[in-house]
Amino acid sequence: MSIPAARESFRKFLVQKGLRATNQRLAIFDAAFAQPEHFTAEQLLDYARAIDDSVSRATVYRTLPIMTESALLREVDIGSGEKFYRPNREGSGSHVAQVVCVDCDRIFEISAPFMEWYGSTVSSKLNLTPISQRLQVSAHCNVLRQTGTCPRRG
Amino acid sequence: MSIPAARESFRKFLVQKGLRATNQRLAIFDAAFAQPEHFTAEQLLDYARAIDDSVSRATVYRTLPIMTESALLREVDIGSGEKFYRPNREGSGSHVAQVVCVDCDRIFEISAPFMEWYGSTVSSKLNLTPISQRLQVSAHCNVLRQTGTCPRRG
DNA sequence: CTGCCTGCAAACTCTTTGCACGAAT
DNA sequence: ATTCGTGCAAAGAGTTTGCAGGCAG
Repeated sequence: MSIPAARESFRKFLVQKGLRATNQRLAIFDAAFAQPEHFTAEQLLDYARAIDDSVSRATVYRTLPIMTESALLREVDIGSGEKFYRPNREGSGSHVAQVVCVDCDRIFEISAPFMEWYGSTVSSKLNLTPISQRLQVSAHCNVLRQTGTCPRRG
Repeated sequence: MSIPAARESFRKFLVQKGLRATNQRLAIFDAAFAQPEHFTAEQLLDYARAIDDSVSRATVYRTLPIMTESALLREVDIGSGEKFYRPNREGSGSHVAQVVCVDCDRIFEISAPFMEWYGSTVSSKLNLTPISQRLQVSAHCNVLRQTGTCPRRG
């Protein structure tokens, strides 16, 4: 999905929810969709302020759940105190695992199709209906161990 | 593993690491292993104080990572602000998924053996060596939806 | 004895919230 | 005009840390 198209989706989502398409919300959206990698709320604040310097931290935190609910943004919690986010340019993204390299702190994503099947196992064993699934892998960098330097670290 | 045996394992772990087996650490350990369910750091503080009222919050927070490292305790992060812990009475516990019911806030655990196999996929695709894997499922209670009451909620 | 461990309380990080002003519809 | 959204700053939750004194080895 192109950025202007995604932006239009977001605007429609806001209207449909009875919310207003303010400059700040759109600036935050644009900032989020300009990111190639995962980012934190604080980073998003910086990026958004570069577009519209009236954006405040509070509005970023108030807009993040809206974007997440619209499914245009995905929340990635790696259990590190702060949450990460990334634009969801493809489809649902619900069958993706996060792989966190503890050496370079980078977050990779890799498909994990069996997670879909796993949901039915949960349903039948516990009588629960799955809403979302998160598979998260912590890992060491092989290159770092072999050569002493992580290629992704400075 | 019986509680006294687990306690002895913990004591040995401390000695081996050059750490001291203080009354507080052992009280915290005993409190943790007396729990049938997941618990938070704050709850553990209460439980430990019932055993030894000199235990402080700081020591609980300082002891939790030690117990986690010893693999006698497992950390369960469901992305809710606070972390949960549970005694690891069985084996490694690395191939277990957490299922969190958003209706009753209960945490279930269910085996997910394919996670072991998944590690090798990660290795080959990203050149990373997996350290740990966590699969977490959020779910709704079917009984609540059908009958209007969650059997596990008051 | 020696130095790790402890309790206390303050600090810290990330996130949320109350309030009065401002802007979208 | 109305009403929702905003920035600011303070509050909040959970966790970490500096320090002076205490206890295990």
